[in-house]
Amino acid sequence: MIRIIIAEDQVMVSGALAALLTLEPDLDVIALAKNGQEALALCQKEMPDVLITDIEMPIMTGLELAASIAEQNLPCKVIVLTTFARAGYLRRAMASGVRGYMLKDAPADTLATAIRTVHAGGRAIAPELALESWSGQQDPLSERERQVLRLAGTGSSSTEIAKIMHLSEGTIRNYLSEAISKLDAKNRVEAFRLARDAGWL
Amino acid sequence: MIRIIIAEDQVMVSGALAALLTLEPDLDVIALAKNGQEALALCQKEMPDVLITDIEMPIMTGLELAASIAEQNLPCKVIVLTTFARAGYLRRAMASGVRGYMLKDAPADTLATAIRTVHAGGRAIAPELALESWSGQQDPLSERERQVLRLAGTGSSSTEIAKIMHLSEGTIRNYLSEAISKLDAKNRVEAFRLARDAGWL
DNA sequence: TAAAATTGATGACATTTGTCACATCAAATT
DNA sequence: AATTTGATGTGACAAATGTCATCAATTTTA
Repeated sequence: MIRIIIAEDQVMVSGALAALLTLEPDLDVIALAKNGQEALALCQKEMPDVLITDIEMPIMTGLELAASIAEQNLPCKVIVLTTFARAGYLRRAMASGVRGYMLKDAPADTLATAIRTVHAGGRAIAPELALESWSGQQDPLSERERQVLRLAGTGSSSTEIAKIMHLSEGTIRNYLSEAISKLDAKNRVEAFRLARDAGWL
Repeated sequence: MIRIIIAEDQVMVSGALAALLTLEPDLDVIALAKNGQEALALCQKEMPDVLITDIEMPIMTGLELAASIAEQNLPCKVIVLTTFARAGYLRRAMASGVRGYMLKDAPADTLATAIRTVHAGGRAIAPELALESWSGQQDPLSERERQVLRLAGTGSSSTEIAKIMHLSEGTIRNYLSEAISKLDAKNRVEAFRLARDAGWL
């Protein structure tokens, strides 16, 4: 029996996935977690064979979770299961030694297959990503530019961002200008959208 | 047997939900659809007892689907199943005669219960929405303001929006200013975010 | 240690954005 | 026919945004 933990903040979805996997005679879902923190604790305690994790979760994201698991040398194999085919996400996931990256767009039966593949030591990357993943450009943003863009994306003005980050307004404008230029955007709004969609925020 | 169709663009999720519901002896998932258009055709042909539908789907949204079903007087009962607890979404769903509005945050077993409730003629509204739903304010935006905000949200400048909508730039600025004022926002970015989060876009 | 890169700041400037008062025109209402 | 209403446009103005050259202090690197 392959022992599995699922990390997914939408309980209805994790419950449904558990039902799906439990139909397979060789798979056993032993626990569900609602965020990365819960999942990490469960992985330490239960030592599952495979962890299926979403990315966008509160408190601790799936990418942070994957990084922690790699850092602590936990033996469990990680499969990311997400809505987003973002090159930046895949890149970070691979950097954390993740063994699979599947999309929620994929047919339901591919998940069980991916689990078996990964448990047997293989990799399972969604085909639409396997190709373009390394071709897409690297994240060109500095950490400061990322922070500024994130705040700009919520509607904060340059002055407000400056207060929050304890920097001068001119500096914020400089960072934003740099980010806009690097991303080849027209303004802060487009820059934010491009960076978010690439998985860089 | 209660005959069910599921409309959900993330195939992995619809497949998992089908597995979940099939565990119940009195429920029968007879078809899956990837968008509102497919679901509408299937409902016309198969005449299910209950339709479970997501909202945000390509081609035709779940809200448009619910409206079509009401308009054509199809007998099937509709349950919306979505990530978003947005007052505007619930309001529009109820206006289309939807019988249930559930969140993907809810425990997995509540879905089967909701289906039975609705099939028996009752209603199933997520408790966190049942209260605040009608207290939240109405959508204050005009159709023009909505269009302008949508475009502004993608990063288009006033000039570009003007070209797209075949209006003068000044008029666009006026609409945007009105929208910002109505939503009590600081600027177009915040206005967009507020309107989107309320389910008005 | 000297040179180079990094981080943050400033000032000047053009452009875009947000606000407001008012104008125009057509359609709907009285 | 006269009035009202709604949708759109204009002009003026202040504020915010985006760009750029340049500077100072630190840190990193050679």
